[in-house]
Amino acid sequence: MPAKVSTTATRAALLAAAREEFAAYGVAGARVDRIAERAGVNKERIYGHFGSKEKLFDAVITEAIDDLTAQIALPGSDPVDYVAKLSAYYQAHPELVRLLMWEALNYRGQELLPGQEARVERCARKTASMSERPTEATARTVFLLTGLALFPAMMPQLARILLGEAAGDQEAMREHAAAFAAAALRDGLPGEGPSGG
Amino acid sequence: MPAKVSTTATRAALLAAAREEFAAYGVAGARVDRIAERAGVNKERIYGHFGSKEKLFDAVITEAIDDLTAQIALPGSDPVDYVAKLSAYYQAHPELVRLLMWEALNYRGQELLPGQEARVERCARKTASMSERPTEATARTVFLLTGLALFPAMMPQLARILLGEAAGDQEAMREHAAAFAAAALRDGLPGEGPSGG
DNA sequence: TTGACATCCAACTAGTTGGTTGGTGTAGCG
DNA sequence: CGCTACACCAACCAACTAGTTGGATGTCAA
Repeated sequence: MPAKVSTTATRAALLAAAREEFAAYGVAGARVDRIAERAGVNKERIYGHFGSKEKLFDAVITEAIDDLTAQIALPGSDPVDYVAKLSAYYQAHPELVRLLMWEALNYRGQELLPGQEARVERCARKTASMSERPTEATARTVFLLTGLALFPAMMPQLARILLGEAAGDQEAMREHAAAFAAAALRDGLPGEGPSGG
Repeated sequence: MPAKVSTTATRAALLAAAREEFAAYGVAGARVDRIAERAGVNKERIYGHFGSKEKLFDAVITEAIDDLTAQIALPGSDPVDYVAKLSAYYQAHPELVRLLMWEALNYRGQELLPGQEARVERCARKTASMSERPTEATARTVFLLTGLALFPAMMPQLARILLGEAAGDQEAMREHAAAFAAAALRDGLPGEGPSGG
């Protein structure tokens, strides 16, 4: 240990607390005091480690997305499995869904966060593996498949309206999403096969 | 007209300004001063008319959703057309998408807004018209179709990552979503036909 | 015109918020 | 052992926020 008590532990505690707080309240709604308290750390440490509330948010979402991409690969040869796995991941990590939404709401039209460019390349490579000739249509399909997995987790209140009590059965929703994807891809990717539009 | 200068006009201006403000910054990020200024009205009027910032938000989103449901019916006999029309509507009204997202983020697990129950009934009726025997599976399909239309508008930054420059072509995305829906429903609704899951 | 009433607003306030600062305690090092 | 460097924190602050108030203004009824 150098001349510090527990730098990395403090940082990690801050990140974990911030993830909860940001997921719950968003950037504007999050309170730095609350984050510090939850982490059992002084507020000033946030600024020492991250600089500002918004930079802390960037760190949080970057970490969360990295956690996801480390565990879920983009659709390779089995797009339906991709939808199923991704749905399950989002169901298991609702905070990530909320973080993604808040990020989408915040960075409108602006550039991506640094480090997302690396993700872009990884995506491109993976999308390529799904089809021999990776077309724009293939990428769009991947995008929609992701939506199939994400959407139920994003809009629970709409699910409630449309499904009523059945909205609670998230596993059924996941299976339905996978079945929907399977049906759509039955005769090949839209835009590629003879059925394409 | 009673002894008022322009009650309805003030109220409408407030609602319009609030819609922009809330769409842009969310409930926590929105500033009541900014709303009042944008409406060309005094801040106090917000409290006179609506009571609080959050109630104003409720009024805004209720109005926005009513605008939508007045123009777009749930899928009747033509689900693909539903996806196409809904996609177009969201593209034309990006503020509504953002409002829906912020609402989803705010009311987590809580009850729906008053007035949404009426919408529930309307939904149930419409869903029924899509299938002779409205099942839970049908409702889930309607939900996913809505997601197909909404998702591209919700996650432009993800589209950017997956599609690159092509993300800008929203009309192509809409067509692709409709084609995807058509492919999925080609042999009947998932959960109903022989292909069901 | 006058009274009654509702709309409207400038100025104010009480409470929070993100961010800072001055100082303490500990670990390495000569 | 004293010195330096860094992690750490209680207390603080300037700026800003949602919400309020007291009075000016305009409209209707008589």
